[in-house]
Amino acid sequence: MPELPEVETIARMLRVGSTTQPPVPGRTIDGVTLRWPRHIATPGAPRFRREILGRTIRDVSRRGKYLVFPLDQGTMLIHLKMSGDLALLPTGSPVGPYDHTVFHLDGGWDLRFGDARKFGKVFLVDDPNAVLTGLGPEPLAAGFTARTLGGRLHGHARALKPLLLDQTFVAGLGNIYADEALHRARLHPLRRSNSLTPTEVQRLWRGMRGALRAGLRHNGASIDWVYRGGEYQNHFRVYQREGRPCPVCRTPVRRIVVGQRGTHYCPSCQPRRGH
DNA sequence: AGCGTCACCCGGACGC
DNA sequence: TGCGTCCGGGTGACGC
Repeated sequence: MPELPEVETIARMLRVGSTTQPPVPGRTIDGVTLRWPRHIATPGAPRFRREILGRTIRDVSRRGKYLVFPLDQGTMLIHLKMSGDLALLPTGSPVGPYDHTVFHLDGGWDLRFGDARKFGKVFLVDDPNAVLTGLGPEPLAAGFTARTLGGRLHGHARALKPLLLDQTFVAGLGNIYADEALHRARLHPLRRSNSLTPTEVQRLWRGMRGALRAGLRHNGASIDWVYRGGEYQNHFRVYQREGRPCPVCRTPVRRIVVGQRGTHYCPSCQPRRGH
């Protein structure tokens, strides 16, 4: 499930290109194939097709888990949800069964939005804030200090795990990085956000940023059969490691369900109460 | 306000 | 081998 590091990795790749693919910025959308029109969230598919044609992509960036494509007119945003992937391939390369939406770019390149689970969405809007409004702060931004985090934590009395997954609280963490951040911070996923001491706030801040940075360093995680080139899945400390030893203390990792979400933690390093 | 629940999807894992 | 069932995950809607 693409979270901040995975989405950022994709954005960087599309923005700067590589030895095998050109940068996307500067390219014009000459056509679009909509094999599953419900992929388009807004506007309706017919209008989307009409309005996207001829647009030039000016940049590729990321906000939270959204990919943001400023165009010469308007902005396209893509949310990959849990199984989405974006790839730039030469026109004519084999089309996968899940490539529901394909943008045909000038110069012989296709931007393919593959999405096996069909949860992803494409937005075309005049103002990106129409989609992004309400998102919490970027956890890796310079302005996101431990003090910022502490202030926000103490504004709620919620369990830490669902709070970290709440995109209005902080933007970009999903199930992987929330579990990894809490393990790094040595905090139980059910700890109440307003019960944290200043030291614990500091640990959580470091844990969140450390987990996200580690993910970025490894180009994100390739799991759930979507291989994106990343290999952070080989460095998980607790996520999807139920029963296997905690890398810190060797206690078997435990799995519980919190807010309908699989939640992985070390019962020894992350005690129910702070120590 | 916060929490639980459901809906949206479907490949893959699992049980028989 | 083949069929049925369940699961998971990000987010939004809804009810309490």
